[in-house]
Amino acid sequence: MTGIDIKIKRGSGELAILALLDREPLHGYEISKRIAQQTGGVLQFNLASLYPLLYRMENRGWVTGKWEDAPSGRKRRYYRLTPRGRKQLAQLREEWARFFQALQSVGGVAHAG
Amino acid sequence: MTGIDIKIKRGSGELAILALLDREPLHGYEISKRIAQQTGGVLQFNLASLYPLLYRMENRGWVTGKWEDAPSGRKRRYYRLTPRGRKQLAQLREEWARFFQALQSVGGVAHAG
DNA sequence: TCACATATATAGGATGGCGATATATAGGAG
DNA sequence: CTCCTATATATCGCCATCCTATATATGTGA
Repeated sequence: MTGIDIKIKRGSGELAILALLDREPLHGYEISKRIAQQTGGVLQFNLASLYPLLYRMENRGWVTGKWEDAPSGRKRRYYRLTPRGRKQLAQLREEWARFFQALQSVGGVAHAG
Repeated sequence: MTGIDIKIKRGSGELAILALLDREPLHGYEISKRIAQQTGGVLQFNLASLYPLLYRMENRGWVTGKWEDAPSGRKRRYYRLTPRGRKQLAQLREEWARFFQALQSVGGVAHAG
């Protein structure tokens, strides 16, 4: 695969994270829990994959991480979406939609119902 | 990501190939052309990725490859779906549907329409 | 005969996912 | 008070995979 699919493999996790952060700032651990929760366990983030992914996204300017004191008293790194990240989110949504449409037309995936 | 997603990365190409071979036997080069054609270029197989993928699928017993003389006089390796491959196709379709649904619920991907 | 599409094949570098592990704190059970 | 578990971030190192580049060989049209 070329082009779009390179992004898609990475983009799967990126899309989920960006979409969550679009609603509210979250820290890494919470992100992984939300994703597992909201997908009924279908998507599960390995923490050893999640943190490097967050760093990459930060380096690209899609999110910003900031250490904050949580209500519990612990230090946690909260991530927020940047304008650039919001743009990226929209783009990823489009790419995924196109990708699934393509896969559906050639692979006959059952409709998402 | 764990579990299902490991398969999904590989499964993207596998699903497309199995679905094509479910209709009729094809050789590698033709497979790559069909996929690009039927998806309007959204999915494009790199041939250096396609052939190793076909060999893996053959090793797993999902397809069988057989050298045949094409009408053009060239030798081409035609791949056919096995019963095991047909089973795998059904399973991949289900997994992709679940995956898409999950990603949609957390990522808000536009509906494939 | 030259160029190009067809057709299969593999070497080699780069990337990335994940199991394993390390560190540190909060909260509940005993 | 101690042990265990959940929370929370971080990194190492193996391995699978993807892709660029390249090699080989044939059919076709200019």
